[in-house]
Amino acid sequence: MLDLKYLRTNWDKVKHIVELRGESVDIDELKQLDHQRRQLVKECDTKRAELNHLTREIGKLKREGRDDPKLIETARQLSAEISHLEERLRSIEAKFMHLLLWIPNIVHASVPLDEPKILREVGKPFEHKFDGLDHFTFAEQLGMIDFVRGAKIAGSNFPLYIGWGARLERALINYMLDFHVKRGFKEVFTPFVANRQSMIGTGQLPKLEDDMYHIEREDFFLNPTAEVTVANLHREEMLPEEKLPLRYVAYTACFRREAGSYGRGTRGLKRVHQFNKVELFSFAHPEHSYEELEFLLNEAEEVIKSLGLRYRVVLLPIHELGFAAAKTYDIEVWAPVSREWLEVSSVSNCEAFQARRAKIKFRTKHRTDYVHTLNASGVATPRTFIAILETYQNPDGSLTVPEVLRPYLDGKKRIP
RNA sequence: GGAGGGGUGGCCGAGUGGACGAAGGCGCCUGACUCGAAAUCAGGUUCCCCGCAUAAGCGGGGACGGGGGUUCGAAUCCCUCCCCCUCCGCCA
Repeated sequence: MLDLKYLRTNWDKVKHIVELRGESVDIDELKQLDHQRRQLVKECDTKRAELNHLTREIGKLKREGRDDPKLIETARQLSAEISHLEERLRSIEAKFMHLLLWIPNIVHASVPLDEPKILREVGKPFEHKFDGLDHFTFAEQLGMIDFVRGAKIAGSNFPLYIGWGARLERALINYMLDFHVKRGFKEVFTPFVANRQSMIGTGQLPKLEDDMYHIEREDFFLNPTAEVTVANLHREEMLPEEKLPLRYVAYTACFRREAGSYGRGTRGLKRVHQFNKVELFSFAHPEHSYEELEFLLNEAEEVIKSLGLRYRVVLLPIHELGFAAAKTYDIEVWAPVSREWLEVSSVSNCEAFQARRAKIKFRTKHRTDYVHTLNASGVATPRTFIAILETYQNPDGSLTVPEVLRPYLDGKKRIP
């Protein structure tokens, strides 16, 4: 949610940004509703003040044991009038909020307007001296992932990790959690569902309703990213200023319907309905949130680097930003067999956009203000898994275990 | 799922229809005392919205779990939903 004061003085700018980000919100209607709303608030407040006077007068008389039917009748009428005004105000406010929730965040000045900007490539260009197998074929051959049985249990694109596949997946999760915990992040293990209010708080709703799994009876949504559950951990709270930045790391399973994305290029682990992710999240002071963004980016890069994978960092252009983000870096790892870059991490500063929706504030001596929220995958496992299989496979059909994962796999150097 | 009890400010806790400030305590801030601190004393200490001034501020309105209602007037009465506790039932 945007700052209303900013919105009121920047209608045209907001209109432009909404367009650039590919959203369609009727800004003119919003502007009109805001005007009507404020007019009505003024009117209601004035009449309420009047009624408060009358009410106090009546109370005073009552205490003296007296009565004034005329005064009460006047108050009765005024009260009825206010009821009508407030009813109108409520309906206008509802419309106003409804529209407001569809406005994406404003963007940071450094965000490109046209093309993604590749900031750096890290790690040597890597080629196998033999004909490598793509991750799908290799994983099935080693019995690590059973896509057919996964589909039997749930549906297509619900991968079933099995044997060494399951162990490697768990090793990855545990390794990354430990990595970030050692570097000062507080670990949380959150619910894998969240309610409607939480989803509005981080900006998944209203826009992404169709992209999430919904549990109708309880009106829960399956967690699409721990960004949601961790951000809402402090919803409607006042955080002490000296505690910022508050850094969390969370493992969650993530669920996405991926509506409309079936077809080519979705074989294997590239695009799945359920996946694992270790997420970093920061509640930061507004004055230091862009330093925090760089910090989180570095944190995610370090974990990928430690796995010995080649990657690049991309600064996303305006039209590729997520709804709540003001600035986003993507990290993509190199898959040497399929010869492509795969996104494994998204590092974003949402500034006060989510904090405003979710009412997450901090207190200083003289005022209160919204925190800035930042999230970074640290990182998502499926495509990391792909990169590992494609990078570390050997001509004899075995897989070399990346060194940092060996302690999590009984010290094993090769699979099987 | 059933029965009962509860949800009040940063925290504890009083308050069952009317008094400008929701008592009191704790914590915190400022000042006095002190070489300094503790103790003591005095004062201050919620958030949101609208408007004016925008450096602090001032005026008005609203908020006692959320929403709705009764009433001239609701923390207090009614309806509804959520959450916590106790007991019972069911169940992994």
